[in-house]
Amino acid sequence: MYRTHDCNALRPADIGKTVTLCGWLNSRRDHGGVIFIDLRDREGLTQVVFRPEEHAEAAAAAHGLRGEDVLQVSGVVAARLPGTENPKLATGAIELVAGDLTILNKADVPPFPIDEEIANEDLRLTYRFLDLRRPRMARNLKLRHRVVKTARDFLDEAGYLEIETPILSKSTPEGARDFLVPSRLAPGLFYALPQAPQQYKQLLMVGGLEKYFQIAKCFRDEDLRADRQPEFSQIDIEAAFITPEDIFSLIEGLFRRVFQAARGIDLPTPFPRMTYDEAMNRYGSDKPDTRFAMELRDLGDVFAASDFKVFKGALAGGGVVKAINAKGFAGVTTGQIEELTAMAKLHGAKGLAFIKVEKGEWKSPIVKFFSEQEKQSLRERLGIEEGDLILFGADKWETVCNVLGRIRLRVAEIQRLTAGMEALHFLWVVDFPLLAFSEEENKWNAVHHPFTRPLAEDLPLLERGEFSRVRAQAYDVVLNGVEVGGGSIRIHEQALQARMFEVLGVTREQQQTMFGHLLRAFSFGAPPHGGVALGLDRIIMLLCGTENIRDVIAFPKNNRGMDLMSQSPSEVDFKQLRELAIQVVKKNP
RNA sequence: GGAGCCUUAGCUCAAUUGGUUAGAGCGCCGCCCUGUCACGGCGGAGGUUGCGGGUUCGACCCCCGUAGGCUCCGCCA
Repeated sequence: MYRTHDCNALRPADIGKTVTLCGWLNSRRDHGGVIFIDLRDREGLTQVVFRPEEHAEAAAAAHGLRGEDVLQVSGVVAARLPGTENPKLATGAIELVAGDLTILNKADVPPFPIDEEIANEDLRLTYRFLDLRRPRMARNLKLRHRVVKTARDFLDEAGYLEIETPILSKSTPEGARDFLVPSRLAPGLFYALPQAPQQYKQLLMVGGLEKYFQIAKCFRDEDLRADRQPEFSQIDIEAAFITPEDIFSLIEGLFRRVFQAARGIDLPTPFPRMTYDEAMNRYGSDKPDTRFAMELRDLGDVFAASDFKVFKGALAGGGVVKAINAKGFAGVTTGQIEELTAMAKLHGAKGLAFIKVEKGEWKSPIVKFFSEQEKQSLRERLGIEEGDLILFGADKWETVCNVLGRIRLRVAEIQRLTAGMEALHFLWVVDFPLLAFSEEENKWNAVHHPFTRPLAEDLPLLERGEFSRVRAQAYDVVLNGVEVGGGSIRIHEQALQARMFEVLGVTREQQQTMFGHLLRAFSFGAPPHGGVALGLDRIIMLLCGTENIRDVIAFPKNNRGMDLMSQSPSEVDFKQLRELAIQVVKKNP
């Protein structure tokens, strides 16, 4: 047996016991005679004292110890001398008086300090095995374990079966770019890594398993972000004979249990609900951050007969005029206005009109076009007061909502409205549109995915071809402006699914080659079913209070999808390629 | 594919308007030190300022290019 306790276990009650600890040397304070070391394992720190007059051999050996050496120390637990207790340590009232010291392994000098935060993430990722020794990373991974374990227990108690689905699966045309895996046995053919276990979980429902879940690894070959990795995890859930209401309460219960276990937080349920239209109209986003107001206000009626051509023109063309009131932001700098204007233009607006309310005066390039009546209405509608900054959007509805929604978030960031805020604003966004028209491809695409069920009352709209008005039985769960999950009730009838593919421009032949198995399954008595997928990494990020997904994954990829520690991806031997019938075309240098 | 910021000792950062030998703290190495916990004291090593080119009497500093990192847009059903 290597040890009797961990390094966070010993307390005054253990004084007098003979114990053995193992761990890494966190720090050494060598006084020439007496020597102190802090021994670290994943649970914490314990001070070990070497006294030459009591155990000369161990003390002599302790002089040669260096940071990160791996040690085994035996001795007697003692109270610290009065006045030398360390209240910063959980074990600070006691120390281990070393009798025996075994050096299990010497360590080279680490390339960066283990006991403090460093900024160089490149280096941290290259030496990830050292980075993981840092208490913050250990804490994040422990919390991740707690979340996953709690979710498994909760879903098990609710009657859900954890079932694995294939990693080697089939490429599908919709959605993200696939990672491909060449087949050796069928040269020239490829598996795809799953973007999500979507079809498999629906087929499990056809298979009569009724309630399924999985902590599913998903793969998407798209560019990375601070909150996006090419491989990530979902808590994937699907059930037969289930309504959206059932799913909402299941997921609310799951979040309650997880937040209780991970952070001791008692979440209020049920979560508020908001339709997609309302979210867009009030917050300019389908994942609204409701921790602060600054809501979008519609001004169509105010400017219906305006002399200001930009607003009147937008309204006449079927568009909208909206504004947000950035309370207390009249002190905005010229540079910030330029930044916000550039942001507005980047997302399709022609410009960004504004009013600064300073010293009782409305400072603005456009206010001269407004009548007294219009100014009065504005004042009331937006609650305008001294020190406010009003920002306008006038264009198509989608453009105005999107632009003002992004500006709202940027202004909140500049004003630090949510800095240090502990609030947890969960909400469901419901009644998403089923379809969205892509100008680029000149076709209709599924907003959620092609298996999403239209709202029953909107089926006639689908038949009449009024695609933009068809709503889906789809829902997202949003926390503090972050989409942490989403799902839908699925189509379970062959005919309706075929009709959806038709609308999406998938030919009958394509339907058969790509989705034939699913359509066939639906013809053999598929039960009504639906589900949801929760973004595990993002949930852990919010629980850990980090903005960086790499902080909650043991071995993540960097910005360019590379693992700096193992140097992957890497070149492979030409024999491997030959077996796979693959020829690499190298870019000219 | 595009944009912004960044790159100086092992780490975190300085370096005056372009000026002569590029500094500090931590870490590291050596010596000393018997109650520290950011231990302390003395001494020491450590740099092609990412790389390449240019301007200049002179470049860490200015210009061009390039590589790498991070963040964002596009992309992510």
